[in-house]
Amino acid sequence: MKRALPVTSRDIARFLGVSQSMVSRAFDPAGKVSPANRARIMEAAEKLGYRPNAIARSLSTRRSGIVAIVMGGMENPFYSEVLDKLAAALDLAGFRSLLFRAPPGQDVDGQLPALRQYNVDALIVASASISSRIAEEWRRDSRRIVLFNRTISDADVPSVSCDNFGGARDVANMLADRGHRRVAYVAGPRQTSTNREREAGFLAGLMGAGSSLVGRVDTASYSFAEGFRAAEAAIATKPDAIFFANDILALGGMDYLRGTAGLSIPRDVSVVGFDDIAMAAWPSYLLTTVRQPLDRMVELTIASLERDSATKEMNNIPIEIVLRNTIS
Amino acid sequence: MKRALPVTSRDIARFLGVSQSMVSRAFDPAGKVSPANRARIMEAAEKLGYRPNAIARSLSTRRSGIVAIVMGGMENPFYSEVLDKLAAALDLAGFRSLLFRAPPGQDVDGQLPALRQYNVDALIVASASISSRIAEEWRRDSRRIVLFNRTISDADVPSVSCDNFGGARDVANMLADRGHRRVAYVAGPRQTSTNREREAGFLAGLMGAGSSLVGRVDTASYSFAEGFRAAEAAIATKPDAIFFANDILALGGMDYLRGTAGLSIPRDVSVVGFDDIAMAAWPSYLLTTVRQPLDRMVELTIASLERDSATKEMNNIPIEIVLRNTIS
DNA sequence: CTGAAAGCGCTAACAG
DNA sequence: CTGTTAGCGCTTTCAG
Repeated sequence: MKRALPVTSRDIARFLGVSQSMVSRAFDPAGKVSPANRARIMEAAEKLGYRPNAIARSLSTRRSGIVAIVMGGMENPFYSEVLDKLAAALDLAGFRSLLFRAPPGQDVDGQLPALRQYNVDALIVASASISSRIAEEWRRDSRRIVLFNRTISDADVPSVSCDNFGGARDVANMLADRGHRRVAYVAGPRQTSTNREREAGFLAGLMGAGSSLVGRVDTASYSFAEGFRAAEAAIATKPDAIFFANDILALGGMDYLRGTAGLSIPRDVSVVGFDDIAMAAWPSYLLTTVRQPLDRMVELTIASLERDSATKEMNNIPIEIVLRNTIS
Repeated sequence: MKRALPVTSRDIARFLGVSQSMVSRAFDPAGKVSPANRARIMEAAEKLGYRPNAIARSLSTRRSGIVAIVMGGMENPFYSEVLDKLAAALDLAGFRSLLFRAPPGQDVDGQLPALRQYNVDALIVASASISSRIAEEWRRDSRRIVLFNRTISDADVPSVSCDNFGGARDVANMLADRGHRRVAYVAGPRQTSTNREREAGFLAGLMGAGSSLVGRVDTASYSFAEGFRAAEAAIATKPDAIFFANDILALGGMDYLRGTAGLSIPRDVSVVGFDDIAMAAWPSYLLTTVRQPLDRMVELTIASLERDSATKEMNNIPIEIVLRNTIS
């Protein structure tokens, strides 16, 4: 089996009797080439099946057109959606996406050197943490980076995230408005910034509304199974409402409460989640939750990569509560 | 902001007073370098923060260490799982994964030229079709390719897929054994090979068992909403069991049947799915389904990329029926 | 075992 | 506008 050598810019230059660099320019939209020549070149390229080699280009320009997405916790459906939408948007913006799985609950510092080898143009870190030192270093390298739904306190790293604090506080207020006085919180993994912010916001809201937190239970991961497990501990505190740090936990919790505990939602207890993943709207759940404006977040993420924009207003994107059937 | 120029092999060569090519060899496990020198080189590399540039290497070796995953229909949770596991396995095997989203229900032929530009070592096509002409051409280029859960009839392209036909046939038999005589089938999108095979197997099983297909309804995509919609048409044919082409359709169907139609499963009607996605095991559904041995399939896929192995026995990986609560 | 030299395919000054 | 000339950083003969 002979390996067909790929056709190069030199091949088509020779074919046309022009210089190789002219061929190169012809493929640069801003390149100085006479229209006539450009046309001939394009035609020849088409005929001979020539495509500029991205690797070679990358070697000389030090840019690759590749964006790395670092992401952990893909067992959380929210992040499947994120990945799908990010990839779609990057595609539209003319980038390729290189996918890196982050070790769950660990930082991605160890992965970064590997990324550098690929001249990756930008880095999107979603659902994974990164040390501020590394993030800054990456930036200083004048490569783009944006944290998706994560924030770093002590560094000036662009990040896109919604108003987790405000959303959770709104939940507390809504619960209070509807007469819930005894509420429990099922927390996400401690090290995640989403959990910290949501918990803080929820507590703040409770405080302001004069409600009390009767129970708080920790989980090891944002997963259905953990939500299921946590619900048992949470219900033991006799709450009239349980706020779960995210939807997948809430869904697992609902199945414990209704199935195993034989409770009725929202008659016996109300439940609220966070994210508004697809399953939250399934008729079996109809979970009341806080919607993250994913499309907008993705849009901002891409925008932030394209121009190295002001970072501050990208955080605290307003969220909205979606009222469905799990709250009385 | 000064851009820290990356340290190159030449830098470390100069630093040590050896030749650049020796440094290069030192990083080739099979390279001829005295142990002493290799040690010095590694140490210096460590100290100066040197990492071989993958792009440059790729330019000269024509291999990149990158595997492209082409995949459509990520709204089907099954494929989120597939992606997650494939990425994990590739990572372990020392590959990076470049993610391409395929236009839903369309072939990926148009994308391939773009992939070539990146010297991608191999291509995994999952949940997307590819013309046999293109697939063969890619192979002739001596790049690896494997179709995941898709088969191509007229070409000799390696593919890994489970026994969709046999699995569906088993479902038909099981249904018959349990006394179901009137069964309906909710099909997946027509152009998918998974649907064709499952439907054919199911029909074959029905035929053999002397049951009859009382209804058949088409869907436009493997999605919850389509399953929900299709269930209405399916139940109108008064079946005592409905077989859905995959789990996400079945889940949507269950919600229509129980919620909207007020039926009890499996008392009024049995339902069976295919894939065994995570949600099928959720207490709210406990769907009886056909499990695809995902881990094994992923394993075979990676193996097929590594050695250009025999292709034939990779198809028809045996499946297994998971009995849960949706069948009487 | 080690070094010199020739590329891989493309971009980017720099002259004409 | 066009051609010439250097590289980008690494791998790979080919001599020593």
